[in-house]
Amino acid sequence: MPGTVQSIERAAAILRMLAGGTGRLGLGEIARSLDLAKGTTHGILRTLQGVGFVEQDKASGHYQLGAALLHLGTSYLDINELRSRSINWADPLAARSGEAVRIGTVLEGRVLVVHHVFRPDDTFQTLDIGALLPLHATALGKVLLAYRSAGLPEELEQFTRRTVVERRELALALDEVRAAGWAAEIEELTLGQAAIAAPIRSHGGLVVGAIGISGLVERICDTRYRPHPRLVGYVREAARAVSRDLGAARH
Amino acid sequence: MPGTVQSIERAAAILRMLAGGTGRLGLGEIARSLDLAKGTTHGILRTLQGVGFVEQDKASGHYQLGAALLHLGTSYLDINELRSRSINWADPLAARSGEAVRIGTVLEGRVLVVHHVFRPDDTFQTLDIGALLPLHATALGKVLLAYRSAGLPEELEQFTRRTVVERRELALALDEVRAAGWAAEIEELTLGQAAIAAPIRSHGGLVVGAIGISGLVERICDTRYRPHPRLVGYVREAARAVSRDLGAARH
DNA sequence: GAACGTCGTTCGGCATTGTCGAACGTCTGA
DNA sequence: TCAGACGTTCGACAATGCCGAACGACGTTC
Repeated sequence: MPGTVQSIERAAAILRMLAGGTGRLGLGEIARSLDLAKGTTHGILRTLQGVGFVEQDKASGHYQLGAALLHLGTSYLDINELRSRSINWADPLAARSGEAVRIGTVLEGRVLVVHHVFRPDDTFQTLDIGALLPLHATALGKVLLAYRSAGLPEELEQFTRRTVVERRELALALDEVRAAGWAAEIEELTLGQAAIAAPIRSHGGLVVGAIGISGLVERICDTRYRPHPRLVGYVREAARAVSRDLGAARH
Repeated sequence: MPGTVQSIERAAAILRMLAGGTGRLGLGEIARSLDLAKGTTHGILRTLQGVGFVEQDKASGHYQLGAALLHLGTSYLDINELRSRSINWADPLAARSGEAVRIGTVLEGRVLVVHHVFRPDDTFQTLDIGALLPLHATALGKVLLAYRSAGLPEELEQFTRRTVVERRELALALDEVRAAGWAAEIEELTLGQAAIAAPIRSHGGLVVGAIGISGLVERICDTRYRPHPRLVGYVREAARAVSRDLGAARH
């Protein structure tokens, strides 16, 4: 990739670093991690501060992400076609299934949640729009993995006893996903939780996202520990509906 | 402000432009608006694309915001202390008042909504976390204006017949806000809607944000078209509680 | 209490880096 | 078929941003 702007790449690396850490970071810490001179790092940070992408804690001098990024992030949501086409179908799916609905895309080897509808009946839930989930341990992620050209992830992190950590085993599971047209995940990320997902296709059949439901195992699965066919049907219908909308969107 | 990095400022300007417009923008359009050479603009956009901040529609060649920004935006929410301290108090306020709750800060002459709790009982509402609202036509904004050092906005856009567009009139209203310790807004942004807000203070009494409720005029106001004292009390109590949390947060 | 370490910040000199403008291939509409 | 606009590439120049050293302030340690 010729002719990329060095300082912008460095600025982006700083922002990603600030997003990854748990909170504020010091100038020296950032400069050391990215192997930059302190002066250079300071100039970039000052500029990022000027445009509102980072803020500085006056007391400690440490830096953190800035408020302008929040608006950019939600502006992305407004633009995103996958999300806008999905919204009309996510609410009915949540109502019919009685479970929380999430829609995701791939971002840097993870699942980025671009829409989230809470479980209808329920109490307080945390909104995880913008969250990054592992590809190999979620139903959404398995769908996205199954239909993408890039290979499997190198490292498969283990979250529970049931997480698939063998690449061979994962490859077989993805074959099944492709054959069946949908994916399930049962206690592979969080104990007691299960999920079902199906692919969202754009024009030409390219898979651009996934839609799915997630909830307690005893509600998602039947007595034989298999996903309820009724719920699978709901999810697949919703996925097809969104795909139809997306395909028809472009002329 | 000496020593700011030119290319980063230009990249930020492009991102803001993409966020402001309704959707995709062409390269020429961007280059013309920012008065840059097409080649220069292309280099910046290519870099932003490389880091995931913008995406390109392969069909039309137009550019739009990228998915990585969504994650950065929500990461900002996770870090933001104003928000994290507010969450525990926003839910009870929504429950007691029966109205939607929002928390905001100032960003570039507007109110940035950093937290939003839906009205308890109600049907579908759109989440406006990350939205930018006018300072002079919202209760949150009036509170933030009243306690900030910077002057009044130059232009006061008119949204309804009741919007305050005279700077003198606004200054008087802000005097009242400072005297009373809370602000109201009645059909000044949207017909039929009203809101109440109070300041959130950090250590030293500095106002860093505002919390408030908003809903239909007939629920927020009494028969004399004045905010219910009961609701005002709830909002002010919540604001004080958050302020206490914030002040006690630092040692 | 003084010396040390580390922090964020500033500054000048050098050359790396990004900018510019022109030219290219492609596509849409006239 | 031509004209215009589009996104993209490339080479040359010099402006630009990078580096490293030095600064003042703060907190810690002996």
